Amino acid sequence: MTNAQVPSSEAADERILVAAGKLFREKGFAATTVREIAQAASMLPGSLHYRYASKDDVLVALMERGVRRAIAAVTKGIAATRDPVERLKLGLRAHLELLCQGDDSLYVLLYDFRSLPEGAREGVERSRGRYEAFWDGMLYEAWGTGRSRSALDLDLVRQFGMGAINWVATWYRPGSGRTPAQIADAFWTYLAFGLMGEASRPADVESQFQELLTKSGEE
Amino acid sequence: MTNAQVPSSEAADERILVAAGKLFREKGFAATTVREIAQAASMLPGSLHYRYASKDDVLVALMERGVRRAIAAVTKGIAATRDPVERLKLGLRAHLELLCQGDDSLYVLLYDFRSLPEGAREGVERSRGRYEAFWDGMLYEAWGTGRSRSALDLDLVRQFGMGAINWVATWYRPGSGRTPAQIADAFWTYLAFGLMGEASRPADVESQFQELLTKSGEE
DNA sequence: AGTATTGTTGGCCGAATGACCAACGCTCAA
DNA sequence: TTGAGCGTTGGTCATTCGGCCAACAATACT
Repeated sequence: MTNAQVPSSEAADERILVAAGKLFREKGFAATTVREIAQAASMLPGSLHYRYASKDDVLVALMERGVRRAIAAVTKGIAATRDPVERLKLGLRAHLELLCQGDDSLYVLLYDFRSLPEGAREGVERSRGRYEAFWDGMLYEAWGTGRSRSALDLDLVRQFGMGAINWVATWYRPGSGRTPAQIADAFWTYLAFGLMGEASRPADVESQFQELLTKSGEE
Repeated sequence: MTNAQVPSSEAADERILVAAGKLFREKGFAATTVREIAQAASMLPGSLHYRYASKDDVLVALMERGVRRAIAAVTKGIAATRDPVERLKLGLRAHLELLCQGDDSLYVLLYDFRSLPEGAREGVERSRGRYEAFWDGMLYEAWGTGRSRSALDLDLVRQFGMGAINWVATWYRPGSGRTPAQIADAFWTYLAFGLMGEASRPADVESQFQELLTKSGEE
């Protein structure tokens, strides 16, 4: 605007993604207008078209960014310790903080997946798979310490934990009780130690988990 | 039901909701056309308009039905036992089976909440609140047995469990490994007993939960 | 049989959408 | 100073949307 040089280039791309993220999160992809995005990004529809050939392209770019940001945030979060189990806790916290307080790209990635055009789905899916593989790696390392139960389907465990955490975005409102970090820590404790009291644990808990592991192919 | 009289009336309403549910689930509310719904329900757009004045009305009706069906399914599911703790397990199973195999109204209720028009939001929110209160009641009864940990924020526990369960709908595909019932049971076991091994539980687990309970007001 | 009620038809309408572009200004290297 | 591009402008375009309705059909009631 007022500054010189290339006033936007990258900054304009950024403004578009930020504006689109906010709108997609609030109203969903299909309900958001290209004109709305442009206006929120302080530009005209034509300018937006110059940078992204289509509305779909904006969505894809935003989602790809969501993956990158999530990996970056979690990577940074877990760097504080070398203990694989503790890393899971920190990773959960970083993920939830990004989802609730960070930018909207992760939210859109998670909650507007249905809006992806057929053609772009595969690419985004692969990116998303990278993030999941990233968590699987952390889970595997934690499992390798021997401190967790031995009979665990780590894939299912990941879906379990990510589900609980991701769902927070549907009900969390800033400034109402707990912070995302507190919620993540509470969920971590639930995950790790369970909700049943120590006294009322049956003796064969471990074998129950073993059963869960084998009972997976039958219909 | 099967009698003559008004051949459609109720049956046509039903067809509309079923068709709309399927489409909303696949593509989302905003991306679905009134004409598509009508065609899928084997009627013309005008006929649809005769029964639901607006597209929004279809969404609201579908969501209200989602609440009713969920309460009905869980109520039926938990009737098999009187043990409050066991009831939670059966309730989870019923909820997930409805979400994954039943009709689409529960899915739409959960995943298309953003599409609700401003005016109808409050009403649906109240209905949804009824379902949540229903679960809170079950949780409270289970807590009352003394078999669970005593220091639990039941509201947070509900969000935790429902989140993990609801998220399954985003990745579950029929005929791929586990059935919804198996997934629900696995998640139940995770919830109840935790993922850390019995051997590696610190002695002060209970006090950790106690801390979680008090650490909720600070910002 | 005649009348009222209920439900359906198929097309119409204004509004809004995504995509697009020719003209234009600005910045900077030469 | 100049010219070549990058980036922006503001509007156009065909299409599609949700909502609507007057005429019609079918059924139920009297």
